Amino acid sequence: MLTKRRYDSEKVKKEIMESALLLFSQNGYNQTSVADLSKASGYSKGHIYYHFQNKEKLFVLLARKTIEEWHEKWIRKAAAYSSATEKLYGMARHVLYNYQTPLLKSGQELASNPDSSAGLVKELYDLSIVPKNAYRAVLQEGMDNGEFAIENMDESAILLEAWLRGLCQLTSIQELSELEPLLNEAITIFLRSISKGDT
Amino acid sequence: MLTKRRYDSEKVKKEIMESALLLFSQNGYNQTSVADLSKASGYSKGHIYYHFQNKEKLFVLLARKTIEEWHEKWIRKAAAYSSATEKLYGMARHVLYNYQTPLLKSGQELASNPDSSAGLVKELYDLSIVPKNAYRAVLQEGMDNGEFAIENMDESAILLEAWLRGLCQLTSIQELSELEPLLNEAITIFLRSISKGDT
DNA sequence: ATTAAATTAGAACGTTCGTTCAAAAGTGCA
DNA sequence: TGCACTTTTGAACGAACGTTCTAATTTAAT
Repeated sequence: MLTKRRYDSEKVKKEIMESALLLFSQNGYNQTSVADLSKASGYSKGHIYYHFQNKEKLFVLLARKTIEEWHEKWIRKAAAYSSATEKLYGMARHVLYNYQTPLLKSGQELASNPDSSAGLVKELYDLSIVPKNAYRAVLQEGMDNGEFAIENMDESAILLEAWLRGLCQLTSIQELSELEPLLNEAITIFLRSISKGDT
Repeated sequence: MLTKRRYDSEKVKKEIMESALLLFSQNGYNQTSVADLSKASGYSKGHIYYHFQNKEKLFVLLARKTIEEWHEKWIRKAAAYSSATEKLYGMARHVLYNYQTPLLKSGQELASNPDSSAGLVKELYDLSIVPKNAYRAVLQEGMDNGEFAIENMDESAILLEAWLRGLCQLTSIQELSELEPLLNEAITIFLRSISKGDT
């Protein structure tokens, strides 16, 4: 039994967050005004400030939530794969369909603003670490397994991350699913460079 | 003998363009105000509008100029390499040091603005085509040479472009030169997938 | 020296933005 | 019903933005 709520404030808050996530993802941080957030959610501008300290805090909240959910979902999903090799393919798909690349690109936009506080920049930077660590964990597992032979773990993780990110940012692609074969091909090529038995 | 110029308007125009290029590259389109351009160039806001129609036109002018110079420079440089394989390594370096990734990321920012005119979007899109075509030309040359065996040319060009772009956008890197070994490694891995004799 | 054109500056305009505020409306309990 | 509290609104603010305008200054030719 939930504690009885007199108002459905939490529900409203979630509604605002959902429509805000959509707008930020589609149009970026700077190109999404609080008035836009108001119109899209159906609540007044003032009301948005009742629930959130300001636009920046709302964005960071959404970004963190997105990354955390992405990561948790991945942890759950990863258990189903029986090899590190399979995990890499699965990770690529997971990035494609869950990572919200456009939202996090907006984060870079914010972080690169000279007026942004150091704390904000740090917070956004921490978020960008999450996927790299996830890649590295899979690579490490493959090393421990004996599936992979990786000389420079850092380098490999970065190469992998950059490739997937670059692919997810392609402007010429309309449907995410069009990207899937490209991601698969990238993983296949990348795997060839770290598979045991390679020089 | 040049035609005698009564005013050095052209020189001033170039000064403004140079400092504008710097600012747009560092801070992005939206986060660079005309006031900033004025301050950095040392000329008044009004004067900027004497030389350029508006902020958007100035930006597009700079973006086109940047890409065109990048391409011309590459064409000249490419002649010096004797194989398509070497050309790929050279191209990676050329992208790294001449492509002005941050500036063209700003272009995406502009293009994704819902208020941007169709003409503007088209113009910016055309710019994004340039590097892909350059990659493809090298891949094609390698095919004609017999150096490469590529099944899907489009796919390969996209994979290559995405990887290089992703690497050039890494936020964790301070000095461009730190990226060079990563780019080289990426090319090496990529080459292995298209070298003749591979499956 | 006068004049017309080119160049430059800086104030001003109309918008839009993020944010604040005072008040209204809704809600559940006494 | 009355009351204290939460929720919601919408007007208003000051700052910043891109742009325009007027006027001052400089230049080169008469």
